[in-house]
Amino acid sequence: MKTPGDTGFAFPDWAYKPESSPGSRQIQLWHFILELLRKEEYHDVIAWQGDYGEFVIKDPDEVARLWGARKCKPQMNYDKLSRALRYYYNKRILHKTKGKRFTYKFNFNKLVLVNYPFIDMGSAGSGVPQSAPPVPSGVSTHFRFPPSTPSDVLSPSEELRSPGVFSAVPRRIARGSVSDCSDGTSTNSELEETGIAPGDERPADRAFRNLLHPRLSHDSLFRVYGAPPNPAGLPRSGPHAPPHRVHPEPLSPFPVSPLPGPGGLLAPALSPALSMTPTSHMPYTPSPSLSPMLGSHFSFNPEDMKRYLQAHTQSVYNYHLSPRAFLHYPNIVIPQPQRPDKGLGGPAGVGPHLPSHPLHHQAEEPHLSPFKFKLQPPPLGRKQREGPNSGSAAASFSYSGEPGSASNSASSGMMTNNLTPAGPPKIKVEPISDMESEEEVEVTDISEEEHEDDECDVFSPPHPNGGLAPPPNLDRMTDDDDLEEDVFKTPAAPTSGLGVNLLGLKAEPRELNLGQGAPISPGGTRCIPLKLRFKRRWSEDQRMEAGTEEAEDKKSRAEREELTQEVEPKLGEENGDRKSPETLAAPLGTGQRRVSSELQRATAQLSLENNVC
DNA sequence: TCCGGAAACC
DNA sequence: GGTTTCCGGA
Repeated sequence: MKTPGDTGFAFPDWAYKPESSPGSRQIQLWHFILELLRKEEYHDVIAWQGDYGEFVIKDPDEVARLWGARKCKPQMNYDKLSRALRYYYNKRILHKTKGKRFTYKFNFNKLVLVNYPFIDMGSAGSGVPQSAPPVPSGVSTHFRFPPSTPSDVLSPSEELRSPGVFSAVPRRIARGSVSDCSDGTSTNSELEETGIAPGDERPADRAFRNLLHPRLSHDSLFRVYGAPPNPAGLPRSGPHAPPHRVHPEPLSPFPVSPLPGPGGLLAPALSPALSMTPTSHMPYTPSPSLSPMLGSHFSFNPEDMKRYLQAHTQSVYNYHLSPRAFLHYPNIVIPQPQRPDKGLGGPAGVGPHLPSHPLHHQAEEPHLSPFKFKLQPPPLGRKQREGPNSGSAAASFSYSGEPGSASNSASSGMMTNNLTPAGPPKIKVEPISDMESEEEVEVTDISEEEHEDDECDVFSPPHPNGGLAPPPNLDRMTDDDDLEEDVFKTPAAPTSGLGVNLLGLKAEPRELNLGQGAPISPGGTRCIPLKLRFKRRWSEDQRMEAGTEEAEDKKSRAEREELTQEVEPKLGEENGDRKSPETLAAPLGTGQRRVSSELQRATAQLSLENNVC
């Protein structure tokens, strides 16, 4: 049986603490599960298994009994417990591993995000994620939290708003998870477990240590957090700590990448949850100007943060993370485009494309990076989802084969993305005027909304050719296939085409059937004229501002059609015969020719500049 | 075995 | 809000 370490999977200590349960003073089931999982004595009852974050309940009755004991619910049984677990489905904390009995899988990212303090922009007093999850080792290389003082460490995040969380208050936990209900809690603390008396540590050290998973090797820890702040306080690398699968990819949020690098293929057996390729560097970066947290609280290197965010964003996709995963980066903005000749990253869709400029540059040139993530709303409950295509909507978290599910297996999508001719769904990032609440963050699968632009490249999986993925069939999935399934089955990491994206130029193969008339990049990807893109951008903005997200979701298709109708004719006008670039300006009037000329020029320029699309 | 609605409970 | 309990359905 694998341990988290076996699978390269590890939750930080905080994840095991009932106190870290956001918004709840009582231990939550998933915490309890984690507790059991981390305790070797329960490995014959419940244990990590195979996939990243996946665990199997070997003895359902016993687990239920333990849970019942913990909650003083003698009548607890697996049926009830499993019901509770099922509630996590919608919360994206957990999902069922299809086909495997008693096997579930944690949504690592969800947990991570839930416990990320610095996402709480509104009240963030500190960006230091004392309760931060184990930042995937990949990120580690660049990203580290700078906890140095209690104030740095302590965060007003939701989880910290919970009493006792990571405070100097001794924590109750551990064995208490199976307490006899005498007091409903346990007196054993993690500190005690590790031989550290509660209160012995400086809060900062303790908090920092809490970030670390006990099974993380020092190496991993260093990679993740830079350097051991308190070696003495480092979690043990127990005898059961198997070698970590550490992804070599510096920016990968996960230790292992199931995805092929620019040239390799990975065994499908690898967890889809595991990270990304070096090619996928999210060109996102927090905007200091927009992020109170970053601007006033976050003190660490913005570059690191940016990388971290990139990696994390990738993880969101690669780990099928809930769209809400982005919620914690409400003000993320796409970094302004970089000159292709900056030497960072290879051709579009291939090499890493790390921003080479400091974060503040964006503040200086806000006009270039006004885009924010806009995540799609979380999937509706089954009830709401149920519709003509409900069948395919059920696969949200299914990594394993989900027969008949059009949107099935995000994982397989991810893993086979580079292998399959079918273009993976793209995820669009919509610019929104204001991000006040996480609910406003939305990532929409482009497969549903073909009209979007700016962001496409960001999420567009690299095409094997080095370009963007080929245009998927327009007869793509229906709206009912929406939500995270679509969104997160986008396997591939975002390409390095950020610069292009930011310029508003990107491959939008499916859009308007533009492909045939649009310039074709060396990679074979067609581009949409900048002007057109702007127009569509504008149209989209207008549309977005008009109604609520929900309303939009419902009307998305109709609107798309509408939008298409609106734009397409213009395309016809501007581009003339869209089927042939050569004929772009031919039959047009003066003004139209000018437009076409501009479009061509812009396209050509962009094509040359970015050599992407 | 799993799912998710519904209602109740704390 | 997070279960707990019950239950019908797949």
